Amino acid sequence: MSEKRRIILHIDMDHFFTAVEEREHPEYRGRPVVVGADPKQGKGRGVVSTSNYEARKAGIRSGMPISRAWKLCPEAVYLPPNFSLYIEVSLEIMDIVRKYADKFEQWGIDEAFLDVTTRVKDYAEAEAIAKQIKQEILEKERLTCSIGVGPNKLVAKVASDYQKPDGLTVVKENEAERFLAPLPVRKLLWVGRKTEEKLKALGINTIGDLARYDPSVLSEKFGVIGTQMHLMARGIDRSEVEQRTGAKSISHETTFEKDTDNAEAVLKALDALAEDVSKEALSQSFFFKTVTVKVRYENFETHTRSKTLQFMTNRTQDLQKTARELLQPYLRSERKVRLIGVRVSSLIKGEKQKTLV
DNA sequence: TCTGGGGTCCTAGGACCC
DNA sequence: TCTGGGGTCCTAGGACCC
Repeated sequence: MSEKRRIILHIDMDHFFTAVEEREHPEYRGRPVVVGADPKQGKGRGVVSTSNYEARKAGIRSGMPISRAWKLCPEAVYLPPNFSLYIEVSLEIMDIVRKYADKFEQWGIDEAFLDVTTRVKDYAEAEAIAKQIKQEILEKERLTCSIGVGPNKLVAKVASDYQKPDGLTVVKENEAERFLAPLPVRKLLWVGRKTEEKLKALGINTIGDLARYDPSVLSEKFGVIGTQMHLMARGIDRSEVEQRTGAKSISHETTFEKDTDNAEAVLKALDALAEDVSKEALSQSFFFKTVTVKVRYENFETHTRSKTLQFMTNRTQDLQKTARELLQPYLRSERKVRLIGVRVSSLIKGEKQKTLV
């Protein structure tokens, strides 16, 4: 069974949130810019969403506690995320990008995969398309991106990350394994912090190490993921570029300014989250059946509890009542709560009562 | 360093039905 | 008294992505 040759592009906007902010506020240019939680003079809770390259020079990274970012660079411009603006810009970019391919898959707010197999005869033509995309995004949106071109999604994704910002990296099928081999395993898709640690314990540091490792041991230790990782390490990935279908869940969560043992206040916040979630479901014409609440205590211990209702609903009262019931056993006077969340799933699109089953 | 908020997918055990 | 297999749904937790 021979695989059909494919050519895939992965497009990744450069430090998207801060790039949009710099575009809207030219006075920030040349200065370190950080989008994320309010640093509150180093006492803030929460993390960095995005930092621009000037802020990265100071050591600031995505996911870093905002308090630490403040210590590293108090003179940076700190901004709260303006999601409605980023979504607006994202929609425009995706409209530009999707024209260049038959198969298009958005990945998060600022990334996309394109299958251009039917549109090009070789990698040189694919590279030309990538340049055209970069040019059009720059002209219309005044933003730069980095693009990876490869024989599958995995290689394209790793390639887009290889040269940043404003990069373009082409990796042909017969170069894939050699391209990947020297890179740390963490660069592979689906290899996060935990998996990286486990691999390190086996003496596997680079993707090349992983490719040479006995696949039967990997499958024994990691199950399906192990087999998958070994294939990826050799540059093999058969997953298709496919348009995402509708959402599978809707959720909101919030971290309290200060950990609290005030059950009254927690339940009030829960009601507000439930209201937001049900309103959002309603606005997207979704009914839901499964309700999940999440609680995180001050020591970061996190629990979820869920209940599937006997009926589909989109009513705020149903969600609030169920969420309260689910959360109740976790509200204990001796435990302070850091975060609570509400999620609905088992979603069905519908407009009227008749869709309730 | 002290850890956000929005998601998806996978696993494993148990209930329940045929 | 001890004992099936397959399928589906539900629940809780965990890893990963941006």
